[in-house]
Parts: sequence; structure tokens; C-alpha cells
Amino acid sequence: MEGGNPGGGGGGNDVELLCKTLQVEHKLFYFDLKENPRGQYLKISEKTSATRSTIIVPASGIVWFLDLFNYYVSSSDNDQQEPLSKELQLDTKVFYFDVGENKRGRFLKVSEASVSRNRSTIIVPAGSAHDEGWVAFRNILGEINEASRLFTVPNQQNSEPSERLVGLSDDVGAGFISGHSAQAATSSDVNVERSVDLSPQDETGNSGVSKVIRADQKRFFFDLGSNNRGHFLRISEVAGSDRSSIILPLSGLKQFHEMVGHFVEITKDRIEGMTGASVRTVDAPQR
DNA sequence: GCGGCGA
Repeated sequence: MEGGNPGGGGGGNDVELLCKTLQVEHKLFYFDLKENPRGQYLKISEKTSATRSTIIVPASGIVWFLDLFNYYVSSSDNDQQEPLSKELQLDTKVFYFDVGENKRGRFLKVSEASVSRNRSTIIVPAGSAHDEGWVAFRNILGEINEASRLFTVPNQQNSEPSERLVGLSDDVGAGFISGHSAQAATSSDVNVERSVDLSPQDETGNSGVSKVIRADQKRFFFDLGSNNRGHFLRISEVAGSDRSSIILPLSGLKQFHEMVGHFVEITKDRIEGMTGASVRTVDAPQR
């Protein structure tokens, strides 16, 4: 669990992908990016000495939260008109965003209404100057949004294997494990198109061992590396002089393995009898 | 060292 209680196995088998905390005035906000078989979600808790309240944001909504916080930050720069209240519907939940003000200052109230649970609310102080509370909150949402994409298995939609930029469509969330197996992997191509900035320029201590596999016309390199943020496995698809990579923190490697195993399992009728790709060990590539 | 929310 978050908040300095590492020993307690504390409820739920959901995997914690990322935890962050933010202090605004005397409140402490906990951000927990978690995952279970239904997908990723972000748990945001507000804790004061006396109370704690929590909202649960589906992973597909993180980017909308980011947008909304950007809206409230910038809307108070040009204080011509009052910032509007907003609603955000995600799955079966509705989130309400309202700005309020009292003698303590301005605040943003975010409340979650769902059919099953009681309404729960967190209140984010704007902070004293330049809405720095909202800005800090926004920045963390941005980091978590990036991390969430990093942890997301690349979507196996069967569109052109060309330059498909992953934009704001984050519908890869719940249900992709059980649901779409019928149309998944109708091609033996693997599309690797996401390059995540983990600043691999800083990487040190390349293990010196790289592996490469060949599938159809493509080559995929597997390189262990590390930088100031930890160890990772870089998987690169190399074609000509182009290389695109995904950077997989080692914390995600086991899940990655299980996920690949899952897709091997559900496609084994198709891949049975295919000759396996050859695997070689090569020298570590020069960056 | 706070306080908003809603009961």
C-alpha cells in the first residue's frame, strides 16, 4: 500500500505499476497506477491528518484528466471569465470538476459518481501563486500518462504497419485480454511503433549481450541497458537505417513475458508449423 | 496548521 506501509499485503492482487506522492499545502495526494486483468487504472487519494478519500480513474481517462487540469491552470491566467464546471464520462463513471473558493483560497473539486459506490471527492488547492498546486498535480498526471503508455502492451489492431502515431486514443484498456482475440493477430507481423523517451543517451553499462531474431523481413534486437532511472530491456525493430524501439523497464518484463505467452496461446492454431525465427547473439550495437 | 465536499 502507499503511504509508508510497505509490509502490509494490503488488499487486492492488483499490480502496482507506479506510485507518486504530491504535497500541496498540508494535503498529501497519492497517485497509484495499478493494473488488474481488467486493465490499468489510476487511484488518486487525498489524505489529510484526519481523512482520506479516493477516486479511481480508468487508464483511458488519465489523458482527459491531464487536459482538464491544463484547462483549469490556463483558465486562471486569463481571468476574464470564471472557469467552467466540467463533466467527464468514462465507462460507467462520471467525474465532475468544479472550481470553488473560500477564505482558504481557490480549489478544484473533483468528484466521482458511479452507480455502485457512493460519490467520492478530492479537493485540490490551487496554491498560493500561479496555481502551483494545480500545476504540480498536472505535471504528475503527465508523468503518469507517459508511464501508463509505457506499460501498455502495443495495440495489435490490424491497420497498416506503417507510421501510425499513437495519439490520444487510449482505448487499449479494459477487456483487451479476453475480448478481442478473434481479430487480434491476424497477421504474423508485429507492429512496433512506439519510441518512449527514457533518454537512452544516458545509458551506461550495456550488458554487451544482444540477441536478435528475424521474423519475415524484419529483425528485432533485444538489448539490456540502464540509465539513471533504472534497468530496461530495449527491443528494437531495425529496417535499413531506421530503428524504432520500445523501452521496457525490468519491472514490466515478467508481465511482458506473460502477455506474449498469452498471445502465443491464443494464436497457436495459426503459428503451428511455422518455422521459428532464428535467434543469434550479437555484439551490442553502437548506439 | 489548515479547509473546502456531504452527511
